[in-house]
Amino acid sequence: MGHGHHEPEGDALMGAAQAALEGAGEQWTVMRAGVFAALSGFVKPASAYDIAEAVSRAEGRRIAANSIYRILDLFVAANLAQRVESANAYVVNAHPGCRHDCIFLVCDACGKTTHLDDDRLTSDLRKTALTAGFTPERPVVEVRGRCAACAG
Amino acid sequence: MGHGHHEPEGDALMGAAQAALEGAGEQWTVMRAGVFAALSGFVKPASAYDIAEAVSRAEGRRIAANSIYRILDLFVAANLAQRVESANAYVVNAHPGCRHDCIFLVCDACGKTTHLDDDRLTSDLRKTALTAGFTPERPVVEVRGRCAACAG
DNA sequence: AATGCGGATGTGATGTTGTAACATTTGTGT
DNA sequence: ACACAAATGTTACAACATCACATCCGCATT
Repeated sequence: MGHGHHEPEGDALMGAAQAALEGAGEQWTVMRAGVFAALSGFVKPASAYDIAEAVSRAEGRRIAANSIYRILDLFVAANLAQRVESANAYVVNAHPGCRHDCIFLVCDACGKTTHLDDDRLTSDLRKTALTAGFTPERPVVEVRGRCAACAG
Repeated sequence: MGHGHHEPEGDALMGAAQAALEGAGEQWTVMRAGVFAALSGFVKPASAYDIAEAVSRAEGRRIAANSIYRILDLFVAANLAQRVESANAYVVNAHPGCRHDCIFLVCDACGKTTHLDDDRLTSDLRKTALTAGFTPERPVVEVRGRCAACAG
């Protein structure tokens, strides 16, 4: 894992998410819990509409994409979720507690997306930006290609 | 510049683009020249719809986004243009002749986007992906933040 | 010049992603 | 219970992207 802590799952992850969100001064509502649960249920990055569908099914009533976007924006700001720019989709952050510039490996064949942290690489990128007179806020580092299972 | 050759502009760039496209076995048509000219005319990344509007104005008739997308896809494949994933937009490649994994610095305030090449950094990224058992095809490296003019 | 072929473009429809504006409900502190 | 702020519902729409199929154009062959 190389990361110094294990990956919370299920209830533990949910609890960590709640703690992180409340720590950021935001409310942990039923709706937000539902969205987080739905997002956690996806293996691949999920679009806001995918999530809207999943939450709608879970709640037995129609939830508009709109509401999902609001909550996803909040989650991303609070580091509970991350956006995969090249896929217009979102993934849960398994470590809501710690912030990294993250790296996504996105399989073009099956969609599976894995998350790496490599602070040396990303800080290098930030330094490079600074050298060019640019103030980096949010690096977007994604690699499109083939996962091990699909590369054969 | 640190890159070993100067940046072609205007007609020179257009000529280089034509050469690159024809070198890839594709035709350099009037329409494609028009799209390339329109794209070159933008300082900031342009969406397909921005380009459609510009080409429509230049030609005095309506050009549908559809046609623009087709040509942009071709340009990207032939390395005449690049897509900025985090902006859903496109920029011309000032060096149609040479391929690099490229790095974009995108200003969140003014939209200005500058293009860097840093082969050490991107090959490092590719290596990191390989180490994770992933076969990299197309790295997406973009940094959102503030350009020198907007950082003040 | 006529024919036929393939690549390029035109056209309309539609799917997907993302926001805006405003009404209503819910949560929290008093 | 009350009042206020935050959260969510609802509708509409804007922006981004693709599909299917018709048409046109350049070019080689006859």
